[in-house]
Amino acid sequence: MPLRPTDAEHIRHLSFFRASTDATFDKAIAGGFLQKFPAGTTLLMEGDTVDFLYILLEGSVELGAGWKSKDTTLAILRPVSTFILAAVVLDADALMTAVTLERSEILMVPGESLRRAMKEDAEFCFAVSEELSGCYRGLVRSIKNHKLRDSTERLANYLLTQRARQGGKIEIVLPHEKRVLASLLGMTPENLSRAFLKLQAQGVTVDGARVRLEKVTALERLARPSPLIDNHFAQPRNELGKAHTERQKGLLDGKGSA
Amino acid sequence: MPLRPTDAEHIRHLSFFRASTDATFDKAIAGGFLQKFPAGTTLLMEGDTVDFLYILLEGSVELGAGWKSKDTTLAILRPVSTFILAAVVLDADALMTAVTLERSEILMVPGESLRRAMKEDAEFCFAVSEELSGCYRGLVRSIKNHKLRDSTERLANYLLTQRARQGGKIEIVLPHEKRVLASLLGMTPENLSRAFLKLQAQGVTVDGARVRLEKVTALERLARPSPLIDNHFAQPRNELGKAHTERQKGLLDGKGSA
DNA sequence: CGTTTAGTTGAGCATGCTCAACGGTCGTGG
DNA sequence: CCACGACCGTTGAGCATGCTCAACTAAACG
Repeated sequence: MPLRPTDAEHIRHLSFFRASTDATFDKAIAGGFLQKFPAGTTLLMEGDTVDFLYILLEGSVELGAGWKSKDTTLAILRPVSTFILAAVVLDADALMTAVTLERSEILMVPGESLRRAMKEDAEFCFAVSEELSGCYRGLVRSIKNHKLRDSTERLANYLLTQRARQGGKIEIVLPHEKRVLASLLGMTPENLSRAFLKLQAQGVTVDGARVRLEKVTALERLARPSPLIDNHFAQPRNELGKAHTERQKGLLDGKGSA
Repeated sequence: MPLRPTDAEHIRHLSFFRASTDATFDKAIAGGFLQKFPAGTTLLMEGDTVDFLYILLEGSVELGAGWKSKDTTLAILRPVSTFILAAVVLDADALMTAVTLERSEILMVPGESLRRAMKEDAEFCFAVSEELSGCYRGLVRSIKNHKLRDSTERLANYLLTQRARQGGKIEIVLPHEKRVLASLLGMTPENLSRAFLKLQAQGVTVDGARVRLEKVTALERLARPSPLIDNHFAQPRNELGKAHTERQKGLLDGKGSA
């Protein structure tokens, strides 16, 4: 569908469009459209030429990559996230495959429109640069998480991140299937099970998708969350509260762009 | 030193300054200066506030990070590379520590100057976005390299990348100490030794820093280099030959920015 | 009901790490 | 000039983390 004005107004307040002028906004999304995809749809394969910037508005999307019959998950996105921004800016091929995990609603913006708007409006271009920088730092965090922590530590920190995001309650709900979570955390489903068992000593009990964290301090002592890796610490916001704009999310369950 | 005009003219042609106007260039590097550092100097620790964009002109710099008494190398930079660009754009704290590996010459540009120039000149801002996008994609490649390949495969691909960069000769020279190389490839020095031994079957012989690749096809069969991971494939350049600008380097021995 | 799929549990294995010892090289200082 | 020490690189032995493969359970779905 060719993007109704009401949708446009909604999108207007998302991501790096917030700060743009009406004229730039119209230019940037010229030719854009909203589309719904069922679960399991491959939006883009690594190596494909990228014609659109994708903005996930509903559902969830997995970014992954493969080599020699191996596959790995690089990120899982939830709304509102852009993806493959970097490839769009460079007009280059995708480095990651994007697949919907659930029925998803996605705004597709022609790369050419976005690049033109960037080149004509420095304010807007700077906002896109901020978005790109946030994506970059999300990746750096993700690498540090994987190279410096073992699988149990990654799970512990993931649980604490979810806790912070879900309001600090004693019980959290896992937002993904455990197999997907395992892949996101860089382990096999078998090892995720075993990691949960190990965390029983830190007061973690599991019942399906519901996880209770009874001894948060013990869990934190093992997890040692750090603002230089995890992204669930209080975000500095400027006076207007319009986020300065590194994202709330980090990359583990965060955002990406190829 | 406060950046002599001759140096400025030299820098003028580097990185994302190439396409900028004189006025923007002057604005961007206002207050910048050139500085030399001995080997082993810590330029920046993770968590520090970032006041300058760094541009490496001579020498080499390691970007690393630590957690709970573990440390890891994220990238090794060679000239000409920017680093911590993303932190500068967001005016945020550094996520990585930067240390000189050799005596190095580095241009330091005040973040405020750079940001102001970006906000006033859309062309320039777009060029910085392209740089950021290249950094981002370098990181994606690095993650894929680490998650999809074992240590021997990473070494094999590293050797092929060096071969391509050094002109395809039968003998290449390792540009770093083996301990540094090991860290870059995500393994211990001990395992790097053993990985070299394994590659003897593929015609790889080592004599100090000099490595001979006698059976390149056998090595390639094991390494299976891919344009979606490695960055040593022919770069598409536009008619003007002015690189479209994803970098020649990739991130393994490439570029980064926090 | 049978079938399928997610999740768990166990056994064995592989990759990579730690720790220790040793050889070689280089730079310093006697 | 030589002796010593520091450090890089290599090699070996043992260990740990995480993976594979297989069996089994439970819930979902036709």
